[in-house]
Amino acid sequence: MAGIRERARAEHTAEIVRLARVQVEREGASSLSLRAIARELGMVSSAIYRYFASRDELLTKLIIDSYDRLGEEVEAADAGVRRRTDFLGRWRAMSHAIRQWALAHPAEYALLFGTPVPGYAAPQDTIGPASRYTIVLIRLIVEMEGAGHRSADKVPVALRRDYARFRQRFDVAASDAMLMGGMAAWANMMGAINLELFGHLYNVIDTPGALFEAVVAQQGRLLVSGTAPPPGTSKRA
Amino acid sequence: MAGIRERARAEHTAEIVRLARVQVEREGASSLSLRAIARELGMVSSAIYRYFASRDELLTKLIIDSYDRLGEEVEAADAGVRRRTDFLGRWRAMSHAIRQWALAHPAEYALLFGTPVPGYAAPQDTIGPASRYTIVLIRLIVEMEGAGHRSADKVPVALRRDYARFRQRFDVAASDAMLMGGMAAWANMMGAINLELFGHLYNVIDTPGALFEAVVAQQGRLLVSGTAPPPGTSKRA
DNA sequence: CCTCAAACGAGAGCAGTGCTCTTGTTTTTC
DNA sequence: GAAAAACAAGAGCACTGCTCTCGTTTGAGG
Repeated sequence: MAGIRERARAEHTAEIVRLARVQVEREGASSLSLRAIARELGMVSSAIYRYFASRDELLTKLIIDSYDRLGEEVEAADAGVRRRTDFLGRWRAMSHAIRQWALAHPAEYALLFGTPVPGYAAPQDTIGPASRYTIVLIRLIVEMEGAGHRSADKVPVALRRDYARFRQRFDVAASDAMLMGGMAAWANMMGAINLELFGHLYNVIDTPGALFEAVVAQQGRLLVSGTAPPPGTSKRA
Repeated sequence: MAGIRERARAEHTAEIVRLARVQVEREGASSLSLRAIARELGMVSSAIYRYFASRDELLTKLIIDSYDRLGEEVEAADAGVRRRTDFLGRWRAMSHAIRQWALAHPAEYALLFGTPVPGYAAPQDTIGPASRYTIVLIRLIVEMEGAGHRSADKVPVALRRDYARFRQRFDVAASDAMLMGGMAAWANMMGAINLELFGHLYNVIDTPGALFEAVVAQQGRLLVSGTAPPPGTSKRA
């Protein structure tokens, strides 16, 4: 009952995670130190291992949380667009939500989308949260096509199998062409954010926000560039 | 003369760099260990500091070398296209050269385009090599426009200053629209590679090469989508 | 209520890291 | 040939992740 110990455990765990995130945000994931956390907590370093089996496990927890927060942001951004048929508006809102979150939490963004440490295989528990923000994007793509929009992207034959599996896994009925357009848009947007966040626009583009906006607009246009015969939709590129 | 010592120094330096690269390629930059290098070299760890003032300095050297190798690959790929007016072919060749190099040297790619450690400002000596591969891309853009091609990309006003400075710095006369298209193409291509290399397509896209090809083709088309009347060059949208 | 096992925190310790400083030797320079 | 610079070795400092042991605290079952 109540569980004096249970409560203490929950609190300590939360506190460790909180301090870890602060540390990551401040000095980067590479210099996250369990000992430093223990010190700040007034614990001895070995005590931390009662809560996390290893540094990697703590990092995994941080990754999961970050994916969740990002997903939340993107969902909120999408939900914030009143006219649900304003697909370009929704696309812009989501994209900017991702970028804004990245700018606000660069180290967490790097944790998710930066260098993976060789050999580190993302545990199963990360893939759920990891797909959360993408699901919002997928839903948009599907609704766009449902409304008659269609990407004009050409689909390489080699990708048909991937897209077929994709439809099955996410239980959506988007055409290959639309999925193609979505992947391209996704890659392009993430690419722009990466370049900015990882410093490759430094001293080249002073207004990365404008570049991002242009890139997002370009992909948005492409997503609705195909023949858009309103209601009845069929498959096929 | 000849410099017994000078020679030894050059050899030792080269050997350190070589071992460092092997280590980075094998276990990732984060676990690059000066002591391990010293051990393999039969030296004591402090001796390494005669050659590199710090671990960071050694890493910087690796970064510079990697940028140089990447630049070399891209230059060779471009030069390998016989018909110099086959702009789309050249674009494809360069893009694939970058991806192939990344796939062949994932850890080095991560070193260049992955998470930067917070606070680490790239030293001046890196910016030269870092721009080497981009210069090939820029040259292509300029030649394309010279041949009458033009990107249809819209240019946000905020970017005009950046592009003006860009023209000055690289001494090129490309239009804003064309630079815009080039930036978008660059971001898109790098984004696709990042997603693939950093594991975000895992279990989603089994044939990332095909996705990459599609993305590159899309951007290639956009680069020549504007009014393209002048001389003998054809090419459809 | 009382016992016993599980959970816990402290502490010591191991193996590893980057980096500094001193000491004696070797090479280069004047 | 002497002074100066370059060098390798070694000891040492402060830090890391992680393990193991040893008392203490807590909670659950008899």
